[in-house]
Amino acid sequence: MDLSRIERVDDWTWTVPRSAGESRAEVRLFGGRDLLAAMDDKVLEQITNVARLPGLVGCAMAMPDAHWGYGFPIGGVAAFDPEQGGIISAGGVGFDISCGIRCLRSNLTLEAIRPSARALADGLFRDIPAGVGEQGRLKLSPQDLDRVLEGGARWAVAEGYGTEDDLRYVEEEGRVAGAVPGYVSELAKKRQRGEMGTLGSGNHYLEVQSVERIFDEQAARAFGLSQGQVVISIHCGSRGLGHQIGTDYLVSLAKAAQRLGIDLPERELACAPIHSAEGEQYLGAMYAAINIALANRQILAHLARGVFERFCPGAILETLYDVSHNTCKAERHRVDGRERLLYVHRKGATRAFGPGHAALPERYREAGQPVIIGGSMGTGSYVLAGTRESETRAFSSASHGAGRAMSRHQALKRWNGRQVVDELAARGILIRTASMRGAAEEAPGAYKDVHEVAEATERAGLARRVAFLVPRICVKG
DNA sequence: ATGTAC
Repeated sequence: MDLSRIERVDDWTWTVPRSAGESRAEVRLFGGRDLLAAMDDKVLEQITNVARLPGLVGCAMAMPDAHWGYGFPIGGVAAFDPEQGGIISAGGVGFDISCGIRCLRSNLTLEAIRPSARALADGLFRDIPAGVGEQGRLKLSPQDLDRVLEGGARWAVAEGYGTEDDLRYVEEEGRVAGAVPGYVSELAKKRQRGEMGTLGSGNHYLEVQSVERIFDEQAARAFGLSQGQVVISIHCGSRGLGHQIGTDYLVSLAKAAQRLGIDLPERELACAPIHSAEGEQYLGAMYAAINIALANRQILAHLARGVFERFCPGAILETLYDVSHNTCKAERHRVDGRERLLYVHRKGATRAFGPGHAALPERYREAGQPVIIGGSMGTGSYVLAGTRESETRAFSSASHGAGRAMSRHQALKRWNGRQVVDELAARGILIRTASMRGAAEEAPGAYKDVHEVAEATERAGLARRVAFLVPRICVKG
């Protein structure tokens, strides 16, 4: 990005000056000079367009890991007030609705799993269905699928996948309210019936990691993390169902925008007022997809436990937290001294509630919400904690990952999948994947520097670093 | 992200 196009607010915050007569909300870009300099110009264009949407409250924001996306940038955050014509946009949520990360802490050390690492990698790859269109062992009837759409991870636990204790540490305690199965198309439901408990493809993964460094001892204690400990992270979303809902509602929301005379800055920003038939329908379907994703990660956590029990007898895997990063949620936020109900779009951005927030489980009430920045398969991931400052700066939002630095197409031209896997193996990182093409697209070099993103996230006041995790085994879609 | 593309 050409830095002359943006204006520095402070060392970690930037804005885009409005040209004469330009009517839009302000924008904020978070990150250090180097991250911004390397960021795609498209992010600037896209977030400026978002700032023109009706009913936007505060600023349209791009997180430090932002990159080009459909309509909204990935790493985009925008809040809308339904009482001021605020809108809901499918492009502001993303196609993979409620894509997110489930993080499990174990009672194992890296040393303890070393002898069985290969067997563990093979076992996980065998038991965790991964890849495009891959089906799981569950085949749900239409009636059962409707129960998942409404019940989320709570449904999964009731079916024997995991424990009540897991639910305490899942956003929304495992089930978001407001899901309306009737607003989900039959095609979307049909696509999902065989896909529960599957990982999918692209940047989705199941990783066995170890705690490499602790930044904040007190928060790490609250999160149950310590140096050398084995942690399992599962990154995936709502599979075919979420994608189909996105596809269905792009059409419906575009028609609504036209019918209601909403001046769209760009076709990809199709949206409808939150208080409109189409807006309410999309919300009902999107909440249902959130429940599907929460249930999916709950089942995958259960499958991972099964593999660990077999290869590491006595292993205990407890849910640290499950956080989504493609959602729009109704939340109460203080704006100019007044509490308002806002619909916060977080696309490639995580919710990051600070200490004391009522939605946090007792265990984390003092430390703040666990925030997970998932890294590439060769570098590592961060666990952070939400801050009070983030509430005023970004409606309690933070980064979600390293963020792509290069398109999939560019990565394919530059790397060979087999070579990427072999090089990682030489560094002691075991990759198991259904797609060598995928491995090339996901080459660590195709991502931004996760350390830079995590540091910028902290310096911008969005969340503070707690622990750094390095990958040991990675099952890729 | 995606039964990867109208």
